[in-house]
Amino acid sequence: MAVTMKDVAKRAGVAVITVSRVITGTSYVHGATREKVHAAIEELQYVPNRMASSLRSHQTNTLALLLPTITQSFWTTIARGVEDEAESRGYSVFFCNTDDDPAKEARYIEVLLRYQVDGLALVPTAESGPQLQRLLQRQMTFVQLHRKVTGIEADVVRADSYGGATVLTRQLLDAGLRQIAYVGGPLTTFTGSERLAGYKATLMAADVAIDPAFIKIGLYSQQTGYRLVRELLQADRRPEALFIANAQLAIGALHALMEAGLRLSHDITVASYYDEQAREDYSPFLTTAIQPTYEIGRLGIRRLLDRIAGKQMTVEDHILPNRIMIRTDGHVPGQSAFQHTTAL
Amino acid sequence: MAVTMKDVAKRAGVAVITVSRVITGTSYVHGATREKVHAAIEELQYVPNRMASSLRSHQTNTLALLLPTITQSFWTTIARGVEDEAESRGYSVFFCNTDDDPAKEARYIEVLLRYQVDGLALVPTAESGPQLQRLLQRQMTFVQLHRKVTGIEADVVRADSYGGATVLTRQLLDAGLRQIAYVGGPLTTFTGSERLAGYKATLMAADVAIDPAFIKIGLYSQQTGYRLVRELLQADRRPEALFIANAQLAIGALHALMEAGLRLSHDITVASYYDEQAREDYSPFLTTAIQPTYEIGRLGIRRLLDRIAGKQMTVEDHILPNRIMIRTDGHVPGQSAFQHTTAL
DNA sequence: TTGAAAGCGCTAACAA
DNA sequence: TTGTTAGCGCTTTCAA
Repeated sequence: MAVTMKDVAKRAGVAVITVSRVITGTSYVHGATREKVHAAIEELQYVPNRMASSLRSHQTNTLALLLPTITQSFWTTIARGVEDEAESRGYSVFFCNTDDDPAKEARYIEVLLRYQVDGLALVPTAESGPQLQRLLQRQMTFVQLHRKVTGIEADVVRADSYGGATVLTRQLLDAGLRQIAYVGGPLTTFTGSERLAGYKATLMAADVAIDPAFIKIGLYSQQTGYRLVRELLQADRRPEALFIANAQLAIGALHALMEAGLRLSHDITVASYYDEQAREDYSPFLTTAIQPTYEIGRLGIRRLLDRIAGKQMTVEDHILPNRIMIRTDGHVPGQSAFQHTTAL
Repeated sequence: MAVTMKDVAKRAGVAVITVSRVITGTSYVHGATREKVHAAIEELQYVPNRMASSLRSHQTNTLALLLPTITQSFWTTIARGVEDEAESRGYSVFFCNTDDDPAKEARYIEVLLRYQVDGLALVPTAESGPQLQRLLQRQMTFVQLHRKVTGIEADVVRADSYGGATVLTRQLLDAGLRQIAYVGGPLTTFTGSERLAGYKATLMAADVAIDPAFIKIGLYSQQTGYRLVRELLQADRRPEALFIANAQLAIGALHALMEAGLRLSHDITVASYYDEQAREDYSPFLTTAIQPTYEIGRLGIRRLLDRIAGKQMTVEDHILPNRIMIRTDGHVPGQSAFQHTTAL
């Protein structure tokens, strides 16, 4: 069997509890005693058993993150923020892909409860209400990231979708453009409805009529972006600008524009939501909004751990601003934007 | 305090061990008794405590995956394969970002040992030898993914870098091209050296001279790809084709080519390693090699869990073939490749 | 500053 | 088919 605290205690000539105190630092131990214990640990290559300590102390130093999928950089950057913050505070994290499937989410939550995780961060689906209620009943500490389920009394950390849409739309207006089409996600999604609302409100505030033919909605995917932009280009009246409300849609849109031989910022101007990676990537748009995904993860876990640590705080809905990148190279198409973007 | 097995047992009017047997299914329990226990579990909303059962049974049903970073789709797709396979077999996974830093890797391994994980899958760094030796000493089951540390007696699952480079280079030769430049990663990396070797061997086999000026090496990054391809284009003799050995390099290379106004498959032909996501993305290259990242994760965990389950097997170095995509649209540049690629 | 005793919630081993 | 007993490895509680 593996080396236990008892073995260390015997070797160091002290009681088991003394070894425990040296390891956890919960109470003072005489310098010389501490030395002896450390020496014994080293000699025996002792590794403390967290199952045992957790069972006794009711604390696992473990968190879980449930998100739609770990294969898209958007979610993954949130995950990275979560991990970095958790690690810096001595917590380990279980990552779980829900695929936006409430049943899968429920199964994971059951498993995670068994593992006695100290807290949970999750990107809920539209049907997560009952699960979250269950967590509240069990007094499990948790935080919602990126999306919120209405009526759930728990922290939310997310980006300002409405505000981001406002800024992007205004940039196009300021560039003198009026025929601005919208390409965005389903209105059943939080971001889909908020971004469309921001787009509409900005146009209205500028006394620009909203043309239903210029509003294209579809699932968040490259294929959809490709299809919707083709539809816009094949219509009788072509827009002179596009507001694309999602990075996946934007990639598909780019293909459609390239295929049509249109030069960006020349034949057509695009403002778009884009990915965190756009920072190191080439962003071909006039204006780009990047969501603070990493910060969503970090701040979410910071609040979660503060709560776990017993800090008193009110339930809050944190809305973080987007990072807005504006091209300053005078709209010259075909030129690298590596050095030509600036933050707003 | 939380509901325990004892509470369930009392409510159901049976012994604690009977409840345990119902939950774990380790031995037969009479139908009626089982019913009573299930009813009690339901009434009390009982959730078993894994800390307790793991402490007693010496099994946590937990694995860990250590990889360089979770923010790049290459690693992330491995992670997804790992998760799917683990989940399907009732295991949960800790994901850890090592940032290719051996010290960070060592810290994580220490933590994971404390958590009594049943097994470990990792992408080792070049300096992971001592850590892996330590794992072997402790008899911790583990598997190396994507990279291998020589002299470590443990399973490896990886892609065929040499073979992939061979196929891509041969495609360019078959297209009648001879001036083929190589853009790849450091020779200190496993993939860097193997892919260059594959490129060289293929040229030699075709009696094409290897021109040192056509071999460009740098770190795996978009910036490097951009810089190296610019260097190639600005030289006196321009290559007529490029073999790009990594997806990051390829993205940077594309920017350099666009900036120079070169049309792919027309002014210059490119064969490249690319990402898993290229399947749903647009791949602009004549030939694209995609590593079986998801399968690396799945197979790795399959072997790991088989070992944990006590299955006898020899230590193996699994080398999986790459997926090769070839454009069949007659090299027409500017046209969408959505429907124009085929698998080899 | 150190220790003894008890027990966290569960399952292995043995028994009936 | 069900139960009793012991104990996994640690920390809490109380005591010195």
